[in-house]
Amino acid sequence: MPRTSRDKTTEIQTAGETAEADGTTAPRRRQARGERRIAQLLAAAAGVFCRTGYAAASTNAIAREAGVSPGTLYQFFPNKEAIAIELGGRLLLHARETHGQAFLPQNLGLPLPEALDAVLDPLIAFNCENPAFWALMHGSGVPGGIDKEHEELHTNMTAQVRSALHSLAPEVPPAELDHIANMVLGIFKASLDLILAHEGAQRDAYVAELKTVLLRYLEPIVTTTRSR
Amino acid sequence: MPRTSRDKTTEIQTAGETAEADGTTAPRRRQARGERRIAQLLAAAAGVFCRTGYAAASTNAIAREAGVSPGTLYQFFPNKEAIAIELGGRLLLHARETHGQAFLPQNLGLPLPEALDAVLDPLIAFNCENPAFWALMHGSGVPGGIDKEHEELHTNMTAQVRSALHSLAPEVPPAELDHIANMVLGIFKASLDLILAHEGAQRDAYVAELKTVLLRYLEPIVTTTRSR
Amino acid sequence: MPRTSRDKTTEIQTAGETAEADGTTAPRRRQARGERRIAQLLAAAAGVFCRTGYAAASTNAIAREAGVSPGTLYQFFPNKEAIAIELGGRLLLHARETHGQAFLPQNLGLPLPEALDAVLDPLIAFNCENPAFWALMHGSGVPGGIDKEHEELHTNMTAQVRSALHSLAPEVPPAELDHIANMVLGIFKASLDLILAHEGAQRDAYVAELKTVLLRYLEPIVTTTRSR
Amino acid sequence: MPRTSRDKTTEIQTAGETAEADGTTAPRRRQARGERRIAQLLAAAAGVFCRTGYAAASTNAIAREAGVSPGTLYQFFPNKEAIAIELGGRLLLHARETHGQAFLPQNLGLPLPEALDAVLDPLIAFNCENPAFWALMHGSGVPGGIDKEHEELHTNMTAQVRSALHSLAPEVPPAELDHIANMVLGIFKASLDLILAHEGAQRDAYVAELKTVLLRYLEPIVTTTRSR
DNA sequence: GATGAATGAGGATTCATTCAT
DNA sequence: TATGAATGAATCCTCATTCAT
Repeated sequence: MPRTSRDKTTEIQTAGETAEADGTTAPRRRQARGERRIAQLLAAAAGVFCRTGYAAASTNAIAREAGVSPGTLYQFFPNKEAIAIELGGRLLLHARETHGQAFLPQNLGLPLPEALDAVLDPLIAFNCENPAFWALMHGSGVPGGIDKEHEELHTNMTAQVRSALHSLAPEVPPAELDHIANMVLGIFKASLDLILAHEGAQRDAYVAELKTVLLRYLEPIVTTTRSR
Repeated sequence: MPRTSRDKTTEIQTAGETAEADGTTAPRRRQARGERRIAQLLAAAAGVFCRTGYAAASTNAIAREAGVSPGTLYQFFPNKEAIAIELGGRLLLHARETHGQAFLPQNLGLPLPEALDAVLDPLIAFNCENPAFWALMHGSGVPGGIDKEHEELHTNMTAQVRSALHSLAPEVPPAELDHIANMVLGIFKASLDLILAHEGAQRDAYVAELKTVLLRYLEPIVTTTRSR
Repeated sequence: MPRTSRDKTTEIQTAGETAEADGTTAPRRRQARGERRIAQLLAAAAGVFCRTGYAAASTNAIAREAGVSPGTLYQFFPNKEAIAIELGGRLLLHARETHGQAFLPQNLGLPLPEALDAVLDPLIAFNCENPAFWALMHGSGVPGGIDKEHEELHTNMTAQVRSALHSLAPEVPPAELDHIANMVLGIFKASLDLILAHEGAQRDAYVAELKTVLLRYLEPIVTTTRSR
Repeated sequence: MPRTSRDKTTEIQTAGETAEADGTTAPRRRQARGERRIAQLLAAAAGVFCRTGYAAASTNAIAREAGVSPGTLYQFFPNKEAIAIELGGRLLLHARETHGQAFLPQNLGLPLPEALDAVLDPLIAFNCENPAFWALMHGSGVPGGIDKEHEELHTNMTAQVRSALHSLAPEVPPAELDHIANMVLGIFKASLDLILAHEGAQRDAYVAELKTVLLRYLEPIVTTTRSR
């Protein structure tokens, strides 16, 4: 990992708020092309991350997969990490857009088993369709020593889970809520590993098992609260 | 002629049983220093694996940490993988020796909550004391594409869990047992991440949470069976 | 993750025929500098191979001689062997282009002494001017255990010699022809060693000696045949 | 090739002239053991050189093959080259002892064809039985840039060939004699490659071919002289 | 003498990143 | 902008040689 230069901003200018009321079309064109390039690169990155994992993915490989030169890649991303961050961010967005209903209030109002179905099914579906998301969540394998990007993603997800739990069981004290949210997320991730590693009936079985685990884990917490 | 010998055994000669009643051929007994060095190197490897994960760990870093030259490392280990294998093996041995009682039959005969305590506590303690073990179990971050060594460890652990589950719930059909064992192991791993990432009360809380999850998950399975 | 990609093609993309009437996909045409670098690197390789032989030549030394960084070398050649292959190939091409007349039919129609002159002189001249060619033909010093590249070259040359011999002495049975061709090539190689190792009059003397040897060796074979 | 230290004497004390008139047996014992070790090591070296060539042979491999430690090897040989030198020297000695009759005057008095048989047959036989000798004569593949050892061997052999030629054709001027001797040796080496690379009938064919070449090459030289 | 551990420069190769065009 | 060449430190690993025991 040479030339790591960890001192850069590692952030992408989310392109789009630079030339709003600009009469000429040229800039917009350029942005359009840029967006396309970025999408292209991110798609390539998704593929490579999936196949090799984040750490082993090489920027050159990503550029090659995207059909551009390494120089071009670095025109849009200051470094490897930034690619992961952006990709993770977009996937998260995509997740929310497409299946974001997962954590919708109406889902959380259902009885727990149905709520779990409503929440988990789209999440699982999303992850099956976007395995890159998953590859990113794994990070370098060392819990704690992960790159910023994963932390961000992780923080985001935890927050969402916690908020969902909070609406299910509003009385649980915040500290405990943290623990539970983390556990739930951990269980979800562990199960997702198994789910993604299998297919067909096996996969379904693991999905069912995940739901069982969560149901049994959360039922007492939720029920208690609700019965009040 | 570098990079030619693809045929290495990747195994360490555990040397030590060579000098019985052998008068003529030179015995291989110069292990005093060697054994120490190996231990030293493995300790260093443990540290580095912990900090950076297996994939990112460099043999030079391990040698440096051990205070020896890279050549010395390669006098004892044919390659990076062999270090991990040996380290994993020793940790496993250590695990079995010191806390191996985890899966002892008498433990499995206890009521589930006590059984979980009896099984999990030593395992958790061991992992807290030997975090390297954990780093190794994580592999390269690519589920499925891990090196042999991790697969071996994983297979071993799964087998142990399954056999324990089998003794707790003998009636569960094998296929389901597989799923449950994998889930349990996954949950354990996910929780261990959290446990190792925290300290003091937080850590204890996660330990408790893990037990809660497993208790609630397994109780119906075990109870059903036992009540028969 | 080193030492993983054992599957490389070890071949250089001779790039150049990509930019016909292709409007959309980016053409591979940035070869100006690249082509020059390749030539530079090959020249450097030629020098190093000559001085140290193929086996002992180090890629770093080649890069240094070419005045570039090792990374640059690997931008154009996937590995050491590829350099030798490309160099050998180019030299062979050069050999055929410039002095390929060696084995021209009209030469073979001459009386043997003149034929030998016509065939050998350009070959010798070429080898004196391109001693790298020679260094490559020597391989690793282990007869039989040489890399593909050398085998290819050797096979090519043997075939050419045999075919020339066949046209000179069509009646010699194939098996014998093989032996003779191999002997001739061997004698040629042995003499070339001596020729290249000397200069001026000494060199000329060895050239003459080579011709004498071949003349006396082949005369009976050829004469017999021709007199028919 | 690190630590080459080309400044050492690179010569072995031919052990034996240190303790002649010494009353105690201990020194002689030690010498005996030493000799055995040296023989052992040289035998191992012969094997390794044959299999891998001189350049690629590692001293560690030789020590291992000899069943001793690298340190022991260096107790008898100051460096790798010295091993080759000693081995070559001994083989040469052996060659002379066992089949040294090759260049015996009475052989050289025979008519050329018989003389060639008398000279070449034992030489070929010797080389077939001691392929290591051959491996050593090949050197690093770069004519001229060879190590001392090979030069020595080569010089020795050339001298012998020249002297034989001189007795066959005493009138040839020294300069020419040099050329002829070198050519003869070159032809012999080239043929030996072919001979060693084949077996059975093929091998015999190449032996015959070698004799043909030399006969035709030398006959005019020798005859001319003799007829005087 | 013998052993085997120790050394460390060097070898091939990779890869994140920069730069000239 | 895009390109592809350029960089060079870092990676894993080898091997001639030395050293403590």
